[in-house]
Amino acid sequence: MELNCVLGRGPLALKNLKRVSQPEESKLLRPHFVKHLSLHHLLFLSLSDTGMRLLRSASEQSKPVLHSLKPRLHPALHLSPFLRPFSADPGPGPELSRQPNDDPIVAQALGLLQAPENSWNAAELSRLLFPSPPPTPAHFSKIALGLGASDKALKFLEFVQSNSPRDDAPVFVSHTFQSVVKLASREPSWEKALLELYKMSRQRDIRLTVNASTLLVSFFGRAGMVDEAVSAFEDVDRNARDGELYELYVGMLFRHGRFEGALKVLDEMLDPGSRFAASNIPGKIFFSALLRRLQGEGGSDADEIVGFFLKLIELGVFPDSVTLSKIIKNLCRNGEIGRAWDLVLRVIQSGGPVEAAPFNVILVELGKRLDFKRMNELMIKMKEINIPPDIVTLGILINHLCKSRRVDDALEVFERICTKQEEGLSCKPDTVIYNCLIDGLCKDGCKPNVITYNCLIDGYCKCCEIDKARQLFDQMSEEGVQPNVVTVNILVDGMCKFGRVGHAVEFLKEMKVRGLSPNVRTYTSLIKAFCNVNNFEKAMELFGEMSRSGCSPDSVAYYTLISGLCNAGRMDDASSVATELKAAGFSLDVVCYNNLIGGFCRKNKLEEAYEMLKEMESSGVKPDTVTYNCLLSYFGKTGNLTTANKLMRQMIEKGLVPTVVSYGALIHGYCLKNNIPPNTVIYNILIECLCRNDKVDGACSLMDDMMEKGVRPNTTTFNALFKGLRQMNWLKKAFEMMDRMNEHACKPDYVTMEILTEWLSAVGEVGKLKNFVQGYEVSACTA
DNA sequence: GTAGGGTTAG
Repeated sequence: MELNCVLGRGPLALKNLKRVSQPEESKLLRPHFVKHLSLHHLLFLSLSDTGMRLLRSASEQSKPVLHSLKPRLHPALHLSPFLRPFSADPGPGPELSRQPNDDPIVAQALGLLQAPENSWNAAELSRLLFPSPPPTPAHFSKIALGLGASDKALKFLEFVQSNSPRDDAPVFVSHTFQSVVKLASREPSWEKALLELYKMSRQRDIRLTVNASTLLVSFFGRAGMVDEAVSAFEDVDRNARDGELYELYVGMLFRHGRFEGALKVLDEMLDPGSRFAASNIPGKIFFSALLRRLQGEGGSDADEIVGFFLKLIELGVFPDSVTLSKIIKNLCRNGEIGRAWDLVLRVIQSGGPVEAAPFNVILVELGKRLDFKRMNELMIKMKEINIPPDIVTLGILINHLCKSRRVDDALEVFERICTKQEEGLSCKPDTVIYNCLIDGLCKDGCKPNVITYNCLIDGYCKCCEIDKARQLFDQMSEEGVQPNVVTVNILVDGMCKFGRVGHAVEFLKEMKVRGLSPNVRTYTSLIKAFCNVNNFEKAMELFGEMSRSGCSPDSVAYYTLISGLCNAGRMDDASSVATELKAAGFSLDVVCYNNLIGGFCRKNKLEEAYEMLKEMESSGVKPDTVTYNCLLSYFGKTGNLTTANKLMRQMIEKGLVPTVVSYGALIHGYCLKNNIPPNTVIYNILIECLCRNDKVDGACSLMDDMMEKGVRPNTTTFNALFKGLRQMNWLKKAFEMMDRMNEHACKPDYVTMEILTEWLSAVGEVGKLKNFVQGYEVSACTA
């Protein structure tokens, strides 16, 4: 389950967290929950004491999980000891300090080899290195590498070559040599050293390992010793060559313009006998090398590159959409639109996969050249060859229509996207499209005013793009549109909700200097934010400041403070603010009363809760379901079933409909009274009944509830839910439940399959069903 | 005429 279910999202998270009791904390600490912490949660958690306590103990309990979160954590948490990197004592080389050698043979050998080279204990070394059965070749490369310097490793190589029994010698020598090369490549005069080592390997008939060859190809390539690189590549048996070697080698050949050589490698890789022939590896290697060359690495000669490209296509090796787009973009950048267009056509003609992306690149280029005629032709062509436009294609179209003052046509395209969306088809208008349209409409003669900007800024805030909102704020001033207090409020509130209370306060200060004074709404946003971070001193202070600065609090301002205090359990403060509220001539509404009653109940102050209830009724505010639920929860939790039942009857008599929460409270009570922990069967009964009465929403939240309480759902639970969801046709929720079922390794039975098969095939979602079933095959294997 | 703040119960 997601942490969201427990904590709520964003600002709500902290509010809920404040209520978390000690035993519940431990539940939250399970790595599972920590894994789901979003940046948002982390920010909010790190703002309060409870949050920091949670995070700190989480970091002690679930090291690996938090390790992966490291870059996102609050700075204070970086001090946590286990987050420190491996000790950085200066070892023999980076390889070793990263990967301490705990292999006894390697350690002992290195111990023996520490003696000066002329006094190595040859007998003991031989006993260690050449027993029967012998150590692995990898031991030899590790030992040589552990020596830290190429000259030392070379002496060791000589030792191995002259002492190793005849049969094993070549392999051991090769692996030792590989490490000598590696060490030499890190030393200052590597060019000369590697060349000499390579010559030596040929003289002494040392066969190159793939790793040695890869290193040599890479470094010779870097030093411009192309012929040596070619020969180091060819020294390795073709069946032993791996993807990495090919990739480096091909890249090197292209960089040095060796197209002939590259073609030879291509033939080799595509040979039916090669293990790469049927894979996408040759395509990946060659296209990315071509692309790098096209991007100017080693100078670019489009003819030869395009020629090679066409050759690949002829052979049935195709680039993926992203690579093709990049290639097209590069050709366009060099003014070769015609060539780019031909290339796309050739891929299509040869049966390669082509999506909208490469077309979009060409469309953008044509647009830059104002070549609308060819843009049109291209779009017609796309339709002809059945390539559906994606959101980007439509964005380009709308943008150009707007720019050519054809805003009405642009709006028509927009309409079409929206209605297609309703028909359940692919794409939905995105920010870019809205931006283009807004821009078009603005330039169409109606200038944006402060309200237009406010709407946009608010929009950005509401989707958490505070930085964009701030940019727009700066932009409006530049365009000569003066922000007003509403603009300030939108931004202050946006920053607060994003957890940047400090920024909000700072921003407000700046605005005061500019002559924009805060009003009740500004203060209310800030008060709420401070309540959310448990800073009630500041919240109260702001409340006072507001009155003193001549802007008197309204009822919402009072409600905000009261709700914050209630959630924090500060009921005395909450009560006195409520008294002030009444003194100021306002009255409490039902939500506010519920806040207070709930707060008193959580603090076990039943008398005060009843006082509130009495006051509420006498002032003509009718208790609602939530009011009753607050009380029911209290009696449920304290096991007072008689009163709970009485209350339940009363609420029904008053015409109120009990909810999942009400029943939950009663069940809580029954279980407590009889010492029965709630179990799967009880939940199943309830879930099934709720679904049968079309209260599927309630059933789903009961499911959340059981997960929260650590009661495992079983197949019956899911079956009941799927039945309910099918009745409502809530596909998305059903997919969610299918995932959950998978996660819980809860096996579907014939009932599950019957419901899902019938439903999902009716709505054309057989793919999801297939995935669902596959999930079980996989988990069955791993289990 | 169009924009901004508090929503409670398990």
